[in-house]
Amino acid sequence: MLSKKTQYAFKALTYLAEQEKDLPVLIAEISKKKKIPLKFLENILLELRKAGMLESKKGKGGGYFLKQDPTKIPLSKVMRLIEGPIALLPCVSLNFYKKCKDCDEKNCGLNHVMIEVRDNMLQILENKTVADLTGK
Amino acid sequence: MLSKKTQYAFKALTYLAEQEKDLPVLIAEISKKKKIPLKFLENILLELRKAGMLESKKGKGGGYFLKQDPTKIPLSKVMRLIEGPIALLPCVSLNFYKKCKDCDEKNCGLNHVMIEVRDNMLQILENKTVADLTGK
DNA sequence: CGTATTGCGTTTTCTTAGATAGCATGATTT
DNA sequence: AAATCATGCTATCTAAGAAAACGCAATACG
Repeated sequence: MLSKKTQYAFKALTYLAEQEKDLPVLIAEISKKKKIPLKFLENILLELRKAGMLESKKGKGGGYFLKQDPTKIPLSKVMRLIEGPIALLPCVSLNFYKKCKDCDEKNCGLNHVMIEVRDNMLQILENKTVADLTGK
Repeated sequence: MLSKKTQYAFKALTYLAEQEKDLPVLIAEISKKKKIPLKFLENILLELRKAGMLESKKGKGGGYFLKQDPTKIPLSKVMRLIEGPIALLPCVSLNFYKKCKDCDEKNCGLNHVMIEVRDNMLQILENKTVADLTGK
């Protein structure tokens, strides 16, 4: 299951993608509309900004807005950033690989199955983008 | 990612499936061979027994052994028992469904994508069984 | 300047994973 | 029946991580 944090990230990005381009939106507005705890959301948006997906503007008329085109942000990117690995096992992760202690991967049935699962998940998550989440 | 507990469950089941049928195996042996903390493994095996996958025998010559044929134990069943939901969101889970507070599922893009992901995962996890994990 | 807004480190709270301990219970052997 | 082997069960501990809240600094704008 995805953590609440990741779920919030998706909701916030969706909301921003539905707004007018380059129009700063208050954290408080997103928080209210999407029922996300304000301070928690603050951290999430900051992470997304640091990763280059969002831009922010301080002061009056400030807020957050998308830096990248929503069609250019695959869901897998958001997941890896906020959630971590997409794969179900470390020994099967492309971006967060960690070797299995006690199994020879070539001969590990579990490894093979989980690679298959991973590939199936990625095939969707790499191709669907934030733009696909909006009601537009 | 799967919890250690679920990973251990898979390893233990795999080990048992590789043994001679109906031959009790000591918890200690599984623990040693698969490098699983003994007492933790005890709990896991107990859960699997209660779920009807394993049988146990006390006393000398006792131990655990498979009750069901490994080809009859889909990986999804183990995951749901030990890990919980397979789906990435509660509002998309078949066995652990929980309604989303603030979204109308019919019009929620995230919901739709995650249903697709779930179905792709299940297509594999429902069809692969413990027997597919063994080196046999 | 003054106000609005994000930036960000810190702290708190809560939950869960993971691991530990100990005694009860049942089966087998002698 | 006694000794021994092995699981059954429950209670508890610790650490880590998720979720959320706090307070103030920094910045931008008018």
